[in-house]
Amino acid sequence: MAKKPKKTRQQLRVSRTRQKLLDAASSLFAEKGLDLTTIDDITERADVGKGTFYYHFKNKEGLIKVLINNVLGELREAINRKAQGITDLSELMDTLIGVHIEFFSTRWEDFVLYYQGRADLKLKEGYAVLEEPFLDYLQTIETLLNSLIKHPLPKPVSHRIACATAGFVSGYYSFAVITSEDEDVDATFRSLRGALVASLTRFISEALSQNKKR
Amino acid sequence: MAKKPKKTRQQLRVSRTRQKLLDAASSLFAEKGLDLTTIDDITERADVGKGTFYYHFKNKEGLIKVLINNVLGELREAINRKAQGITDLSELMDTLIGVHIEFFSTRWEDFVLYYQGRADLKLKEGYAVLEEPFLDYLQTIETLLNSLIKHPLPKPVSHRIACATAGFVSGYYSFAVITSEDEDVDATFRSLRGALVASLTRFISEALSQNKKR
DNA sequence: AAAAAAGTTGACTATTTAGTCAAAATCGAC
DNA sequence: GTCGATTTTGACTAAATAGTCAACTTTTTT
Repeated sequence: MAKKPKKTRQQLRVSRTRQKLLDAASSLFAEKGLDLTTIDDITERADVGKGTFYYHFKNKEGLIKVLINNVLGELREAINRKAQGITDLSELMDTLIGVHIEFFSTRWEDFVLYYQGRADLKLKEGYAVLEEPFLDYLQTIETLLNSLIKHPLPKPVSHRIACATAGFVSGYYSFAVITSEDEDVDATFRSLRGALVASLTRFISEALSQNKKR
Repeated sequence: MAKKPKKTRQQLRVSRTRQKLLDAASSLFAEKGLDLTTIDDITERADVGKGTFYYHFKNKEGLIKVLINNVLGELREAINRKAQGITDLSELMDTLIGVHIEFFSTRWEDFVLYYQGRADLKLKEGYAVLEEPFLDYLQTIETLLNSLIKHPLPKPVSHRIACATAGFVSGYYSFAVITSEDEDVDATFRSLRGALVASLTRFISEALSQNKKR
């Protein structure tokens, strides 16, 4: 399952260079945002020549695609791993929220990407490349949800619940982060978490009963 | 209370030009984001000469400051107006959420500004000009909250509740918008609203009882 | 160890952009 | 109408940026 380590010395050098570029870009995005970060910024911080960037990526959007796929891929993996075997709706909601918090709590740069990606998604002229991985990510949540429900929810409903879950988490988390200097954001969130789970569960139950009636 | 209408023809022309610039910028921001919108874009859409922009505003950040102050000023006003005379905590929460939804439901461009502003706020090199109005806006919510509580909440707690309220709304709203083409976003939100209000109220009650114990 | 292949470099070009400014247009006062 | 003040204009400059490419370095192959 794990990736094979690169064999030759050259392949090792290549992946090191590539990773330097990805890391540099990631930290710059967290500082200046996706749009204001230039290729020169990235190559300078990565300490490589400018041409090297274009050897590894087609352009900035190409690099962003790799980053966002990495982040959301790992997030989906974490979600699926932690949610395995869960049969209770409340428990699933709690797990989903927990995974998000846990995942992003040690990965500030990735959260910026996640958040900014979502912001860009709503623009007419955004990075087209961001849309697909985000929809896949939402689909992961929807699939989990439907897996433990007898009468499957109509697509729009499960979609909305996935949105609400993700929006919930990122909305609060982003706001909490900017407004509190001290480190007890997680502690605060924990006490809100129970309430969140109850809300989402109730929302789904309502959707379910409405679904049965029809 | 309302602004006096401009008297002379010249003053009228000036404010018309200024408004054309603000409108053009606002619509462009909603399409391309704050960063990727150029001064040339703005003056072209506003159909004025480039120099005119610099006659009215110091630079792009100056214009953004005006826009964000207008939006958040109106939002604060709406919040204060609708929340006047409310004495019940649940009712206040419901009203707060309602005001946000109502306010942004007809003002997509303003929501983009609100959302993107928040995104920018988290960057090291963001628009400094956005921070103050956002903190004022949060303060409005905090003040309302404290006004109907006997033992005032500790500042960090009320701050967090304000964050949770705003984050809640904008997080879900933004996600809902990008993922549902049909127009029943509001309808969906209405059914979630009761659950949200209950969560927030419960969260505050818990904070209150913990506050009393100390 | 020589040749070929893969990877790296930074100077260079072509575009784009922010901001300036002298001239032109509009306006109010008389 | 005319004069002075205010507002508007768009060509212009200086700086920044994306993307290219021929030369160079490192690695692999023979």
